[in-house]
Amino acid sequence: MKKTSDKVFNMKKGLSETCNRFFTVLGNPTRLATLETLLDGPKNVTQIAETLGQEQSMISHNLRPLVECRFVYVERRGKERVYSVNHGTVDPLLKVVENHAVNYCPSGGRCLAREG
Amino acid sequence: MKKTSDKVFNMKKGLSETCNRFFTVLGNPTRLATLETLLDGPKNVTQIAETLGQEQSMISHNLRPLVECRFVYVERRGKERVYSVNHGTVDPLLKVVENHAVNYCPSGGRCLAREG
DNA sequence: TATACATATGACATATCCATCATATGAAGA
DNA sequence: TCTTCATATGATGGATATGTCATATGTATA
Repeated sequence: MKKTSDKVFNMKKGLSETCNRFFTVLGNPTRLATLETLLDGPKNVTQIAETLGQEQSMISHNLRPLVECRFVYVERRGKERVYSVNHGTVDPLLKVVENHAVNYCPSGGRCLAREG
Repeated sequence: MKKTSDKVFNMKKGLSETCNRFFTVLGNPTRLATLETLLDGPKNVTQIAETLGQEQSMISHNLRPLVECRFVYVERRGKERVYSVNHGTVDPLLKVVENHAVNYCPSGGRCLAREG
């Protein structure tokens, strides 16, 4: 299989790559749950893991792309690392999604199967 | 490996699922390129395929989730199917991404490798 | 320094995603 | 109906992503 990402689409290269990484990082249930947990307030890795009932290692793995793409910030505090949401991006982003869901995803968040 | 999507995260179920599907569909270079092509105006499948230099079958496959999630609309016109962007969602969405990229992705759309 | 706590990293198995090929459906005109 | 054009669908191999386990790094305190 050819790597599609190597192909030159008729799309501004930067925007294309940024969007793809942007959405790919967000398109994962663990990372989305992590994000929403952090919307309640800053937490360290252990607290996130406890809140979600997941392993610390898994949360740590998933935090990396979130931090790299600046969806969340990190701050060292002693031996802890406190993560917090980048509200400047995440808040308006979730607003767009929610608005879309209200208009187009009537059955409890599932996309419509049939076209109209 | 357990299916994480089956687990109950501490997240509103609907929002979690909607977001995941939403971003998963968008996190793909072919679908993003398709979306951007359609931003220039409505096109049928053949035109999209030609514009992107990709096979008709591939475009058709990738259009399906875009339509299902209502990122694009379809309209029958004779034997063609004309696809167009849902500007209500896509425009504000891309604005958020662009704004984020301007602030946090200095090196041509690539996310930063190091945390700050 | 030794220990404990907090977090990150590496390797690996597998589940998921995706482009491709072949084929089917559908619509319009001869 | 037969042919042609436009599009969709199904199957499949293979790349990618992801969770898990084991382990390493790092930080503070005794």
